[in-house]
Amino acid sequence: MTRVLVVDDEPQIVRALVINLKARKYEVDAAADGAQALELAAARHPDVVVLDLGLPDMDGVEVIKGLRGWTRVPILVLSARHSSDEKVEALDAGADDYVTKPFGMDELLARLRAAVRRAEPAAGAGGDEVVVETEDFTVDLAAKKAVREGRDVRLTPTEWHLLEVLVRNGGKLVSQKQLLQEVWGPSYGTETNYLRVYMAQLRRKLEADPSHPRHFITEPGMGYRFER
Amino acid sequence: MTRVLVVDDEPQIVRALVINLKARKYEVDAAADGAQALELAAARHPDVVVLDLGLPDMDGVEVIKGLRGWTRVPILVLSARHSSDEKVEALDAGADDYVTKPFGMDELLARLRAAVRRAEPAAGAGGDEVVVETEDFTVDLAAKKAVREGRDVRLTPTEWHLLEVLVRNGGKLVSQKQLLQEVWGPSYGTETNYLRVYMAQLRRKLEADPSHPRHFITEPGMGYRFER
DNA sequence: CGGCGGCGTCAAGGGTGCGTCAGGGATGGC
DNA sequence: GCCATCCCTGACGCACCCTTGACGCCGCCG
Repeated sequence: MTRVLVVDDEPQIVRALVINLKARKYEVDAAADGAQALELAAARHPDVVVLDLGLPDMDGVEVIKGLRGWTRVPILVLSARHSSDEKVEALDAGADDYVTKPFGMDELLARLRAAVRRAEPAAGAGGDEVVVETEDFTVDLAAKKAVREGRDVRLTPTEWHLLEVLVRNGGKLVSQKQLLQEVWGPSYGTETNYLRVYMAQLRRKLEADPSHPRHFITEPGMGYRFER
Repeated sequence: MTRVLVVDDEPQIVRALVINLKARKYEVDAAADGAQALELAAARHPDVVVLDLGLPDMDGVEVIKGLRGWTRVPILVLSARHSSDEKVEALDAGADDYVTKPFGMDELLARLRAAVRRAEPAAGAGGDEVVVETEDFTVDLAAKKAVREGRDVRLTPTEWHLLEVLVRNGGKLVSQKQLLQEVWGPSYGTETNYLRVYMAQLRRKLEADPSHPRHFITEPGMGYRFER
């Protein structure tokens, strides 16, 4: 689900945005001033920020610069100012789009979709290693592809999900409960037999010698660990 | 140097843009209609496109769709229409920004800088392959043409759109939801029966043996993948 | 030495997703 | 106004995936 951070000090505008966004299945956080905005952005890692420039505690452009110091998240600026200079300043500070109030909700939502859409590929490349290689096989998380001895390995959705969690936590121990909850959902946690079955599948499809696994390692009583 | 493609049928607007852009050390191509725009885009690979929606030969939205079939180049739309519907349509078709005439040159240039800036990292990837060949058929994304055994293959608009998304993500798995949203619109996501029908069409028209597809591969429960 | 818990393996069942086909409705061109 | 084309929809059969249970093995502890 796409997460939006709404920053505005006027409650009625925030309310209107929140209602419209939630109705369209966005997850929404809201901040009323710049400090809160920067804090929430750091804590929640939104996929897009809607930012009013007229904030009580600090200049909106400073908020943009604060965000741009560490993230490329799309920033959509709202402002009552029509002045060209303000727009140029905000855009050059790192904003992605600039909408003047009063704005049409349809247009705003369309601009929001556009901003999220073009940020999509960058999200996958966001510093993470997408391709993981071991001596025996290769996993491409972006393409959802596993290759062993030059041939593609077919994995079922559940197998993929499990493999993904393990690989993303590469080297670290992942507890059984955590695996169950991430793959099967939050209401699971004790069905360790699922793990046994699917770990066996993964080993059979990827390990060179499934009975003596080198990459999918069992930590008895605790969980599993992926080692390259 | 940044290369800009300007598309507008009004000579004085083109002239104003060209002068301003060249003064700021952009390299500029200009097109007066949609057909010429698509042609120049394919030939010159601009870093950003400035597109007037009111063209003499075709609807501006069609130009956007034509470009989006094979490239993610930023598209900045110019238009005299202030209607919200027009903006939404253009943005959802794949435009990155929408500026209404009359526009301030400073603002336009700032929006252009913003569009170019955020496209920068993706430019290095250079995934702009326009013609894709397989053992069994050839797809030319720019010319919107598919050839199999020396003959042109007729594809319906929806079939094309689906093929485009798959080919553009060549080798990568594309989830069912992503396919549905890109081809049928943002409000779709669960109608997997559409996909089944149209994937069957594509396979029937392009695969050598439609019942044993080699290029349009199903990943059960997850999505589809194009392999050359 | 015997019991016990955790793990790996295997096989079978029920359910779900996928491919296929055909028909109705909408749309656009002549 | 007619006709062709394209999109959507439903039904059906099949293959595959998830789940579940049983069984044997190993290490640990009493």
